[in-house]
Amino acid sequence: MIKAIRGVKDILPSEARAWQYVEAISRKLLEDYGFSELRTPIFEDTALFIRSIGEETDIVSKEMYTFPDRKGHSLTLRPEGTASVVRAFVEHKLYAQGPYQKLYYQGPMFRYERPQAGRSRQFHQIGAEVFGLAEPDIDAEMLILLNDLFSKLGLVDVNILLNSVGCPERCRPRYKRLLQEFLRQNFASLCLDCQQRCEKNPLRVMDCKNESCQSVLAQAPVILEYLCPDCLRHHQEVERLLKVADIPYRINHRLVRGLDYYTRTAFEVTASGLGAQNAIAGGGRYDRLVEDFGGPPTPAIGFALGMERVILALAGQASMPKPRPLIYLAALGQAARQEAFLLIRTLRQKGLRAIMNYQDRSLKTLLKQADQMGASLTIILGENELASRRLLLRDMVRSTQEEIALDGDNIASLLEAKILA
RNA sequence: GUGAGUGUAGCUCAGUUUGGAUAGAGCACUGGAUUGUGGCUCCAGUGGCCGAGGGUUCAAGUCCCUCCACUCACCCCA
Repeated sequence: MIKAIRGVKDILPSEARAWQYVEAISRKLLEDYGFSELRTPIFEDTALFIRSIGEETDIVSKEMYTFPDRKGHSLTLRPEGTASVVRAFVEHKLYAQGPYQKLYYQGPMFRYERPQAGRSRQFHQIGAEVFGLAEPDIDAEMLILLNDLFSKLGLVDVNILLNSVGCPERCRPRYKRLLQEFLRQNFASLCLDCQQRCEKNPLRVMDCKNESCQSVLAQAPVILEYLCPDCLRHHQEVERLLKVADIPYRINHRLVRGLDYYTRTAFEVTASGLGAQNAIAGGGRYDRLVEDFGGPPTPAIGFALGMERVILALAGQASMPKPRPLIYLAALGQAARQEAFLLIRTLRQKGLRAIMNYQDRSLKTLLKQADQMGASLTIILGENELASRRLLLRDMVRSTQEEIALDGDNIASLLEAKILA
């Protein structure tokens, strides 16, 4: 038997409703906040991801689905969305379209990782990016948007974590050196991984789960105390606006993000009940990336949320909207089926959700099928009904039924009324 | 890439410790009790390369080896 390949999943009909729900609510809210959708290809020139995400990052060094096409060009299935959006923004000169741009995207991403709870090789993100605004107001707005989204979805138990990673021009290098200095002094207490990180990427020590490393970090210098005046002012203003908007958040000094391009504001949203991977959204500011890709200097900020994780966190929490009531048309015998075949078309044209039997079965079986299919109303059309041009309308919940005239338009409006009742 | 756990019916799982005859249960499915009235109840039935391959043995679901898959965790991220 051929099976779906490792780390990818079918979204079965029983799960698809939750997906549609999250997608619909997100889309609506993003549009309300003035975002427009941008759809980019799911594969790109490999160089795009290497240059934007960073050569040394885990994503680029070991997680990308990279392959040569038939002419030998190196292509990569996108591991995240921001790179493509930036590429499209520059390529189509969207910066010339207005004072600023608000874009969102949605779709599958690919990373070659060992699957575990809340992590798969193909996963789905909804992301939003704003180009052309350096003001802290938009940073705060992005967090407010996330807060609104999760509360609209009915997700309780979410935490917004906030930090600043400074700027690559001034504060970050300085802080990095300080941290490195500190880590070296405590080198012996660090785990093997972190001893290596200490040289390669000291910031990464921050989110090590090793107890010993964490206790060392408790004494480590805090980046917020070493921000340059501009970055500090920016950060303080973001905080002030969040407080004014009454958005609950927590400063997390350990929050450093795994992609190289972030500047200043970095954030993450976590939820409970997800296993070890508890981040449902993450993002931050990336003020240099557009310029790096040949666009004009353009400040930008964005986030992405993980569909699978949001849905996982939502399981049992939110009240999904119920599907529209289903009508089952049970026809007994060849002649009745013929009649039903035409009648059901009328019902559908009137906008009703209806199915029928295509096989000759006993009424008992048909009612059972109606029940299994979740019908709330069943229309019974047999030889007797056909002869008298009437049919039976059975309420599957109350187990009551009545006789009505066999007339498509009439039936449709009657059903409509019943469903609304 | 590393570590741990699990693979038996469509699903959830017994049976593996200590090898032994036609491999079980619940749920689901099909039929009947009930001629054209679903859910509840009762009765009957269908359904298994016991993850794959190799080995030990008179005998393997059970013991040994190899591989594969799934799950969780690490690394890291959404």
